[in-house]
Amino acid sequence: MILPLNQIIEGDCIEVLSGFPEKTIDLIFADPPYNLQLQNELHRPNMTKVDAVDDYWDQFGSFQEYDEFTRKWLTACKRVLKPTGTIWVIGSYHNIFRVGTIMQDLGYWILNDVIWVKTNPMPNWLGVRFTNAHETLIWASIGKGAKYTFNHQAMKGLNDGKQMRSDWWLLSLATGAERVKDENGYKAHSTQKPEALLYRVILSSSNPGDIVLDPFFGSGTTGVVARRLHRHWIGI
Amino acid sequence: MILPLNQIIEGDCIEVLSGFPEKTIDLIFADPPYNLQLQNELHRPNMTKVDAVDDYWDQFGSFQEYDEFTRKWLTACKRVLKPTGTIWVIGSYHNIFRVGTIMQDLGYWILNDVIWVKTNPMPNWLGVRFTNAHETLIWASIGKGAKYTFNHQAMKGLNDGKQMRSDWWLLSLATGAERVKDENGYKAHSTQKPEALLYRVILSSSNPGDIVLDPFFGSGTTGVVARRLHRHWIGI
DNA sequence: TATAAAGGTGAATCCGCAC
DNA sequence: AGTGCGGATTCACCTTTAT
Repeated sequence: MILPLNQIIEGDCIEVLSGFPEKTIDLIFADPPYNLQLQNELHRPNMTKVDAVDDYWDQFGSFQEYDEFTRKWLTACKRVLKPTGTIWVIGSYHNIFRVGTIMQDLGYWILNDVIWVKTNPMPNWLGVRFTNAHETLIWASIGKGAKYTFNHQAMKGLNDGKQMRSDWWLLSLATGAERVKDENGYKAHSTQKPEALLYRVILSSSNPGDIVLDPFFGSGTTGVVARRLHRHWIGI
Repeated sequence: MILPLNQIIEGDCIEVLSGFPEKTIDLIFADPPYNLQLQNELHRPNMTKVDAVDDYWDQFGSFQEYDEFTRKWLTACKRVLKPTGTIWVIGSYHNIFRVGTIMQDLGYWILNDVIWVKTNPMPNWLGVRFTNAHETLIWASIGKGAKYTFNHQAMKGLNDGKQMRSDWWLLSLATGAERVKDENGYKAHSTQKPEALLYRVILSSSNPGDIVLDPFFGSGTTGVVARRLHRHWIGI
């Protein structure tokens, strides 16, 4: 099979990936669903809705089901990654601990956990918790001792000449022209990630000409930024 | 058994806790071993050696062994917590995902994950990763729907009158007069936490007169801050 | 005494090749 | 796989010493 570059493939990511040749992808950026029940809807709930739905994990069914789903797609990703490839996964406290544990269990070697600190988060209106002002990204290679790409100098250039830290201060939402809207003017994806986030992800851990895979391709930010940075991309 | 307040109990925390009466603790702050799995010595560019954490208590043979240990002490903690009690656990990417997963599996209900962003972290000398500039805290109640204490106004007071966020910008370590040292002037404990961190933890989620338990009592920061805030404390 | 310069150090999964 | 070595690599804060 020849990889279909720079296009979107419709379908379940686990099935689609099973048709890919192994060891061909340089970089994966994954924004998995928090909730299996809503997985097949057009959009997933944003964090506000998740917090409001206090039956979150009940809807979900069980941790076991989510873990099984997570293990499957992470396994599929590991198969298609090059030996030098790395993967980024983003999540919140609802799911990121389970994702991280499974990644370690599957042999992924965590290189960093990066905190996306939101400069303009949604307040916690009831004042019963701390304002949820961040999301967590895990960056990992396929195993201990594996080589990987890290463009240290490029990252320094984005941080006043000092080495980039694991906390990234970025706007919380894609806004304005960056925001993808449908024909009615409504936002098409409630969990759209800002381009600045993908810019750092792709620039730091891949090189021009590399293949970037997004198994949970939402609004297409990954493709937009990959193209701008002269990387090939595949969205599922 | 009458709880031994405001003192340190020597011994293994799991064993000690088994002797405690159940449902008596208001707040737990736990700083468990991180399972760093450091391989080699690390040197700065000027060839001086970094004094790393290589304490015996941080040695685990496998994830499985670490998980088992974690499940045991978290279970013991859950037994002694009041129905309105909450627990804080701090860790890094080496262990926090496993801790979070096990907490969810045991029925703890995560209220927040809080990021301690360090103002002065140790750099990544070789420039092969992002500077590890934060640690993660998980704050949880004993179960879904459980009542708990959150001093919203007090937290606003520490944040210029605005809602306290889930990212805390604090100094990276206890230094100077705050750092506990032995008679030779050497650091008494390798992982002492700053008082400002414990101040926020204890102030936010307990009330004067409450009992604060630290099952991995190291240098005693928890006791110092608890006393200052007029809480009882127990260190193991 | 005040200011400046120099030195020390921190929970870190920190290289890559040849032999 | 274990060892040796060439070479590229650092941030913020605190303490001590020097001017």
